[in-house]
Amino acid sequence: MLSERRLQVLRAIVQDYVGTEEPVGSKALTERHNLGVSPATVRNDMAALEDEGYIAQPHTSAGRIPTDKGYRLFVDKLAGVKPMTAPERRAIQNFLDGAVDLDDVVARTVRLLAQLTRQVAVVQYPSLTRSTVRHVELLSLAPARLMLVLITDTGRVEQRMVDCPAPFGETSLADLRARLNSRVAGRRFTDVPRLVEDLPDAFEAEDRGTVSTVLSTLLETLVEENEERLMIGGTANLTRFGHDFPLTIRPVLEALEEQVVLLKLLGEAGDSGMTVRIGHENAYEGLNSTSVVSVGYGSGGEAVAKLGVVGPTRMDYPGTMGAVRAVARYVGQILAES
Amino acid sequence: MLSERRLQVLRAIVQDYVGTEEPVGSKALTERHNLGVSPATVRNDMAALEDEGYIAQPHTSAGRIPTDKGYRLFVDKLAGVKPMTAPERRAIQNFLDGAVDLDDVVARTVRLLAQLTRQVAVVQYPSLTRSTVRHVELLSLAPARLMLVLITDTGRVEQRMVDCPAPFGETSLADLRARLNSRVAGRRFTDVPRLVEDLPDAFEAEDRGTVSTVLSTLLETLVEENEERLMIGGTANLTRFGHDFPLTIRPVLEALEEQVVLLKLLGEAGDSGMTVRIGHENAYEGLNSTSVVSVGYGSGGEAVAKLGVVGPTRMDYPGTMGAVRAVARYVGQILAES
DNA sequence: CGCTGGCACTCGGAAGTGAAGAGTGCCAGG
DNA sequence: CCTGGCACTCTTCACTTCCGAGTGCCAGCG
Repeated sequence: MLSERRLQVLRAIVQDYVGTEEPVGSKALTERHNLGVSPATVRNDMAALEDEGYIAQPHTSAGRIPTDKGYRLFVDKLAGVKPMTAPERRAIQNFLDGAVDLDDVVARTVRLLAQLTRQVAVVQYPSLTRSTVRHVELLSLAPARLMLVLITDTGRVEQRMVDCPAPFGETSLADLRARLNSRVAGRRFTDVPRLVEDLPDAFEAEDRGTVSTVLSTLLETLVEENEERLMIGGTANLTRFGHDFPLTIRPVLEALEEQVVLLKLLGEAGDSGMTVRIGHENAYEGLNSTSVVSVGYGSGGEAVAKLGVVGPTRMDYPGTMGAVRAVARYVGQILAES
Repeated sequence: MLSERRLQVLRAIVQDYVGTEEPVGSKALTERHNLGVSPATVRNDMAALEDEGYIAQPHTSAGRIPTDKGYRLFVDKLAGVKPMTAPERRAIQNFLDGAVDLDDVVARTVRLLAQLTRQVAVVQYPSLTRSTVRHVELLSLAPARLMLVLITDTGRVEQRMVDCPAPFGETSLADLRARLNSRVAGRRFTDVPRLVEDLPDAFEAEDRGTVSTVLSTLLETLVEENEERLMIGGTANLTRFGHDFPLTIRPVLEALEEQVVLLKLLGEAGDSGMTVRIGHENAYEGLNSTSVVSVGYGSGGEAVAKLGVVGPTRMDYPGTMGAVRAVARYVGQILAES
């Protein structure tokens, strides 16, 4: 177990390194933080911290920089979450309040997060899995062609074309529309398959084919849309990454373009509370020198999606976590209102 | 006027520089292209080209690199558009054919363009301005709350909430829905305002407020959505930009995040045919060292939106133009089918 | 036993040097 | 008008040197 002072030294190293981006030496440490001991003592502590794997030196005769393990300890034990100031909170709320629709909410959230944290922001669209159906609409576009529109409680709208095996009359259409809505409106997406199972039985033989087609399209939509969408922003912040650009930045940009990777990344994060994945804790190799701070957000008590930021492992964790948490909270409120 | 050979020299310089990314000297030129003259002669030609502003040298005793003006001449006079090979065309078609909805079409197009050109791809969603209305749907969510859904011929769907000033009965709703559709279905968005102008007159006094509200929401949607959306991809290709990263890449990433900038960029490009904007020809300062190749695409003969790529001025223009043109063509086809 | 000051040592980075090589401009001759 | 030759310019790279930050260790002190 590390002594209290050694933890303080580690904290100081992380803070200084995050601030200066340069390896920090024993002398500088004692000057900038009043630890009450001499550089020599700090050196001993540093040696111990290095033995334990919390810090490392890039080369002999350079200062120390925190390792992933060091950041982990810092995040878990040494640092809290820095709350947003009142003006900041007001600004967040104002900014988000102006949103006109779901796309806009997400877009604004991304911008906001990127600006607040000065890092890359990732916001997942509210998932359909945990959403409920607000309304299903069927429109007749041509005698044997329908459009299926699905509206969720989070304001998301999905549409699909349906080619019917046989012409489908307006009466049947109205009937189907009514029955469908009475069964699924207000229900969770996951319950829908069960709820519509026997629906074709209520129709005349000639219409059953079409009804089945419509239903299977509906179910497909649910499944497909579980491959959820997300929006990213603030990539320009990557340029502040480090000095050794091309090599670091490239895999990150590639990862950000692979929605699958990002979704997996967010998916792996814990369902409740904030998750911080540091460096090699990220499964995806390209993100081995980045940290991901993510948290679920939702309209009610329950999280419907996640958002977060991706930045260098050398990031201001307390500040970033504070911003992420605050934004998630306000987005949740906005969604609840709309 | 430049002699035929000098033009050839310019062409050779552009080609070599694009290939090697290094200033090209007189000797290398004569070796790699059989110009039939000696290096000394080429040097004279180069001096002339430099006087005219088509090429420049980074420092004395370095080779020459094309200037924006040089690229312009190259694009206008010296290079054609390199057509895609048959296998490439098949690949494009196959890739796009798998798309399930409009979002998917756009997403695939972006990926494809980025991959083909190895540059940053930008694809604008089909604009509402030139589209026609396929259907307008009204759903009653609560006694005094409606949802307005607008479906375009390009498959795009927009929805808006409408808070009614007074409760609105199902009969009136059906009436409004029918009247609205009979007037605007199949019509261009720009014609809609005129077509619905006198619609409230057809309703009872008590419903007129609601009808007006619905109509103004509809018109708002048309206007708002003219601030069109777009999707970008292939930003990882920016890392191949040059050696002097941070400074070059940063403003580009920033520009790409500013949809307004991009839309303006695409908007300024000519309406028909392919447009190439080279370096400083781009109004936006951050893109002064990039070229933008863009072209309109559309389901019919008419362009409904644009797509293109953003890359370093030192790009393979014939190849890029070929890819952009081919992709635009096939996307148009896909849209026409759906 | 832990802290401290001192000291020798290491090593990376900056600065300076010199040689090599690419490329140029110009000129005289074909 | 083209060509070969030549002197000149500058960048690049490898090499060396030097400086200083930072370390580890040790002996002494409270």
